Amino acid sequence: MSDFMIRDLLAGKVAEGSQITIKGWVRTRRDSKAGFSFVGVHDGSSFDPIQVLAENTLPNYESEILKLTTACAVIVKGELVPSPAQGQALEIKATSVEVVGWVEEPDTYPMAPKRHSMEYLREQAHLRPRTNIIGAVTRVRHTLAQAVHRYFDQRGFFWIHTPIITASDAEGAGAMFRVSTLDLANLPRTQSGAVDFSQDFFGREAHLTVSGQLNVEAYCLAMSKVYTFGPTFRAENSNTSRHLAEFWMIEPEIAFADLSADADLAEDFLKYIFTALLDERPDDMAFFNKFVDKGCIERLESFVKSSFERVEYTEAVKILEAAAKTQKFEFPVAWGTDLQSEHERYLTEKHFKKPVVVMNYPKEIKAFYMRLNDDGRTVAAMDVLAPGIGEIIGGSQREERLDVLDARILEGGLELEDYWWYRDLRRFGTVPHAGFGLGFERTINYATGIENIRDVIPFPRTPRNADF
RNA sequence: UCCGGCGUAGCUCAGUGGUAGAGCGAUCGGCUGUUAACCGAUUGGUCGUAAGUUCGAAUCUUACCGCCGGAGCCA
Repeated sequence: MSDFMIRDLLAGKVAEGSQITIKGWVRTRRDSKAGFSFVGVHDGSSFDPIQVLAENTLPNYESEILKLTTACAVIVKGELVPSPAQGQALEIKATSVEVVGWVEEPDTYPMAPKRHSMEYLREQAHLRPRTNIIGAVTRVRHTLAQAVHRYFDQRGFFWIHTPIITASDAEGAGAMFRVSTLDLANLPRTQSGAVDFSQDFFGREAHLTVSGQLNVEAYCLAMSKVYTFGPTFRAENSNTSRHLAEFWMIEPEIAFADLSADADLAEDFLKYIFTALLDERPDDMAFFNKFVDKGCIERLESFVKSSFERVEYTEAVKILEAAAKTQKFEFPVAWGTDLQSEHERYLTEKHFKKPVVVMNYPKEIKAFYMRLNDDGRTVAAMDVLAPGIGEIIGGSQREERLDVLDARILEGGLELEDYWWYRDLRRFGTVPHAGFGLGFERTINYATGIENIRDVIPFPRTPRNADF
């Protein structure tokens, strides 16, 4: 008698008639006065639970089985048999049902077998993985993460564990969380009265990273093809369905590459991970397609079949200016300003009706490290826009010329010394290189149709919320 | 951070100045090779917190706390 995951039983990987053991939690119990009960048992390995037939000849039928409620932990031994009724091909005819853990006070167990609001489930973050929807999200998140690593590994990329703590106080992208061991109630001061960070743990100010990009560039210029995939922290006071204070980001970086190669990589990468998801999680995707977002499977299938449209920013502005004559935009369109989400949605949903890569933006609205184009007014930046969500990837070719990089740093009012090692990369064997950033949670939102980013990460951290 | 909305039973909500309600859940019973079953009964509340107006406040006022949506920032 061997242990099996319910997934393997339902997939037909175990012969009918086999003696088996399963370990899991009760989802539902239905009793028949004919002298038996049906117990749905779930172990997280698949969307569907397996049905256990428990007859009143079992010694603990009256004393325990008839008292099982949702979430009781059980070990079931029995025979895998064909089911005589509709609804499932196989079931387990139990020879023993051992109750490992009971549910105290079933009337107040927070996860009733009914539909709960997503807001309520967030308040029960420790119990919500037991629900159909969060269980499905969990498997999808895992499958996408595995697909990310497999894609890069098979193409010779190295996964670089860039630091979580950074002593660089000049990463640029938004507010940062401070990392310190100083006693907040008794801060050391310098003679001028400022906080004396030389006495802090790192001997200087330190923060949680907002991006692994600058660090990963160093490894790119040695290992050729690299990526980061890890947590990222932003201390912005953002209260939206698309922002987290702690989220996971994927940032590939490739050497001897220009913006076009970067866009090629983004397109191939996204199609790969979404194809893997459709292939490997059909049951979970069917659930999302039925109960969460009726178009999500078709949207993904269409996404992986499309060839991405590529358009210059300048050209995109012309398209939008022409469209503005017949289409009302809340915000005006003009060369030199960033595209609003309504503009991005128009391009990808109405005009091209497919994923779009917008390339070469005005330098004033983009970061200092993006490569200055020959026209002197644009940089080699790109955004990948997808129907139904808008921006899903932001990337660029990096400025590899030291003199141009220095000028851009100074233009931005930044200090050269703060970027000394980043600048070194341009002094010693510099090459054209490029990369992009993909928000992992936003990718899951897009794939599943779940609207709120707090529902696709196990324990969300947002302003005023770090419970659990 | 700004704008808007919402806090009533375990959950989802109704109740807009006069005895606190429904559905679901849970519990008990009935029925059924059942499928988030079905039928009946039972259970269930400091109406977010504090102060105020009033003969009387879930309901009106003020403050605070929390949550949701949109905007900005971005991934």
